[in-house]
Amino acid sequence: MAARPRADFRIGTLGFTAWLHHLVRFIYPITPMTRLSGYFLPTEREPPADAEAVSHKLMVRAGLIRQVGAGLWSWLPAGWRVHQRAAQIIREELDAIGAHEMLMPVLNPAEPWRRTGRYPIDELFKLKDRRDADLVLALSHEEIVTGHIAQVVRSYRDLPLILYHIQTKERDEPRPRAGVLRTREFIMKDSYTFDRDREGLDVAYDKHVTAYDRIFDRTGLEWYRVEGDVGYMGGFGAHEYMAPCPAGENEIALAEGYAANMEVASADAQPVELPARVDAPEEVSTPGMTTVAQVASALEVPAGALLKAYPVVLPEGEMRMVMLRGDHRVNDIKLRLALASDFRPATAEEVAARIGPPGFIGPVGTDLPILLDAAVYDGVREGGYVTGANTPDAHLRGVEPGRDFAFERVDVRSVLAGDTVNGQAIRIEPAIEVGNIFKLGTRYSERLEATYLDEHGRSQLVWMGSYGIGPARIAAAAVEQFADEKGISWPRSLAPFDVEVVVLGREGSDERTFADRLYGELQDLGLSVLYDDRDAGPGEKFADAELLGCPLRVTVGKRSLASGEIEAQIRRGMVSTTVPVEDAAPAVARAWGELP
RNA sequence: CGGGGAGUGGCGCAGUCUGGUAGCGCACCCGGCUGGGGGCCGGGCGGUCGCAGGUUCAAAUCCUGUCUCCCCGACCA
Repeated sequence: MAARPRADFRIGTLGFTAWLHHLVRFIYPITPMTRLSGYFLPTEREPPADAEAVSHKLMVRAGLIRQVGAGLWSWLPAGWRVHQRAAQIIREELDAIGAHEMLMPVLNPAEPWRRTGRYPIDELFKLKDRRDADLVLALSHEEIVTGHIAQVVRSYRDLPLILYHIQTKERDEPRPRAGVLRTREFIMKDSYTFDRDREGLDVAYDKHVTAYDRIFDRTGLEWYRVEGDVGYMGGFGAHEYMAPCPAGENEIALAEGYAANMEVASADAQPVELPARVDAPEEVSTPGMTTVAQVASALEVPAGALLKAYPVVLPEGEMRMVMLRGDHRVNDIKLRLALASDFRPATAEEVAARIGPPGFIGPVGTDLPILLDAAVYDGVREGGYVTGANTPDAHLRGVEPGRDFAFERVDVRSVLAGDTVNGQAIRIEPAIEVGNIFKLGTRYSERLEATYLDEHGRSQLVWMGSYGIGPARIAAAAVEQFADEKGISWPRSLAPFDVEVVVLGREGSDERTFADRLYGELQDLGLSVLYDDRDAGPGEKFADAELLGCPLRVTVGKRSLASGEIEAQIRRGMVSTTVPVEDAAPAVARAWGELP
C-alpha cells in the first residue's frame, strides 16, 4: 500500500489505459529497480590512470564498464542497457529484411576450421579438451553456419536464407586497446546470407545495405558507408560502416558524394608544377642524395616533380618497378589489388643486382615492367620529371613517361587531403569501423561442400555473404562523438535511460513525495527512468547525471515546487527548459520526444 | 613482435635514487551541521607495497627471475 499510493491520482491524470497499465504493475511488480540508491553504478571522479581514449575514460568513469584483463571487459548494468539497446535496434532491422535469429556456440571443434584453412590464423584461440581433441574459440561463425547449411540445404527451393546471431567472439588480438574499442572478447551481430547464385547474393547484399543504413541512422551516430578492401582473392564487394571519432583506428577519405576507406580510396591528385619540357633527359649530379627531399631541394623543384621508384618482388620472384610522384606514397593494399598478387619490397641487394644503385634507380634504361601511378602525367602535357639515373650519384631531369620509358597505368597511391573527387576536395578523418558487409562468394561453401540441386538436378555451390556489427563499438563511438567536458551525451536511442530524475531533498520531504510520483508516472508513459534518490548533495548528483549522459535530466527541488516549474535539462548542449509542475510527466515525455 | 612506461588501501598518487615504525587527497564507516553544483566539523576502518627467490641485523626501497597492465608502432581472418 505504502509502496504504490498513487493509483487514484493516475486515473484522472493519465487516463484509463495508463491506469490499467499501472494496475497490472501493481499486481505484477515488474518495474525494474532503477533507483540509484540501490543500483550498481560505480562512478569515478577520475579516469583510469592509463586510459587514453575518451570513450575508455568516460565509460569507466560513468560506471558502464569495468576492466577484467587486457581486452576483457565486464558490462555493468547501465552499460549493458546501452549494449542491449544497440543490439535490439540491430535485431529489429535484420528481422525486417527477413533474417532469422539463432545462436551458435563459441567453442568449436577444430575440424571445420582446418577445412576452411582458417585454423592457422594467429588471432584464433586454440585449446584442447580432456581427451586432447583440438578446439577453437570462434572469431566468427562462417564455418559453423555453413556447416549447417551444407547439412540441411538440398534444393534450390531451400534458398535464399538469411541467418544471424548476436554472440560472443574471441580473438587473440596482438594489441587490445582503448577500452571496448578493440577487445579480445566482444559481442558481434554476424549474419550470413545463402543464395543460389551471384545475382541472389547481390540481392541479399542490398538488403543488408538497407538494414544497415537504417540501423546506423537509428543509433543517432554520424556514420559513413565506405568502400572497403575486398581482398584480391575471392571478394566480390565490401563496404564498411564507419563512425568518425578521434579514437578511430581507420582513416576514411570523405568528400561531397564520396566516402572510402583510405585503404582503397582513389582521387585526383593535386597538380604539381613541372620544369619545362626538354628534348631528351639530361643527367645531373646529385652526390649522396638518396631522398626525395634532398633531390628536390638541390634541383629546386617541388617533390611532386620527382618520380620515385618502388621496386617490388612477386611471390614467383619476378620484379616490378612501381613509379609514383615524389610527394605521394604507395598504398600497399591498392598495389596488391593492382598486381593481383602478394608482393614484398625488393631488398637493397636485389635492387643493386637487378637495377642500379639504391637511391638512384629510375625507369629509363631498365628492362623491368613499369607500373606508373595514375597521378603521374604522361608527358603529353606539362613538362619533365626528375628520376634516378641508374648510375651512382646521378639523377635524370626532363624524363617523360611514354617518350622515355614504357609503362602500364595503375592507381596505387594513398590519397591525400585536398585531392579531389569529381572536383570536390577530400578530407581525411579517423573513424571506427562499426559494421561491415562482405560478399564472400563460394569460398566457404566450396570447402565445406555447401551445395544444392538446381532446377535441372545439377549440383551448385551456395553463394554466401557475411555481415558484422559490433554493438560495443556503436556504444563507444557514440560516447566519442557526443561527449563534452562534463561527460557522455547519449543519443536518445542508445541512452541507458531516457530520463534521469534528480531529487533534491531529504527523505520524507515534499520534493521526495513529488519525485517518487513523477518517477512512476514517467515509467507508466513508457519512458525508462533512472531515479537519483540518493542522500547526496546536489553538486554530486548533477555531476553524476551529466557524466552518465541520459538525454534528459529532470530536477525536483524545493525551488521547483515553489515556483510551479520543474527544470528539465537537455544533456546535448546542456540546454535548460522547464515543465509545469502540473502535468509534469507528459510534458517531460513530450520534451524527450523532440531530442536527437 | 619491436620500442617506451607502470604495478604501494576502492580510485588518483607520494615515498624507491640515498635500506631503518607505510603516507597524502578523494571515497568508505560513525556522529552532527548543511541542502540547487562534487559543502563543513569531529571521530574511525582499511595496505604482508604484483608474485617468487636472493643480499642484509633490517627491503616498498638493492639484486635476479617472473606475472600483469597501459601507450606508440607492426599486425588486425
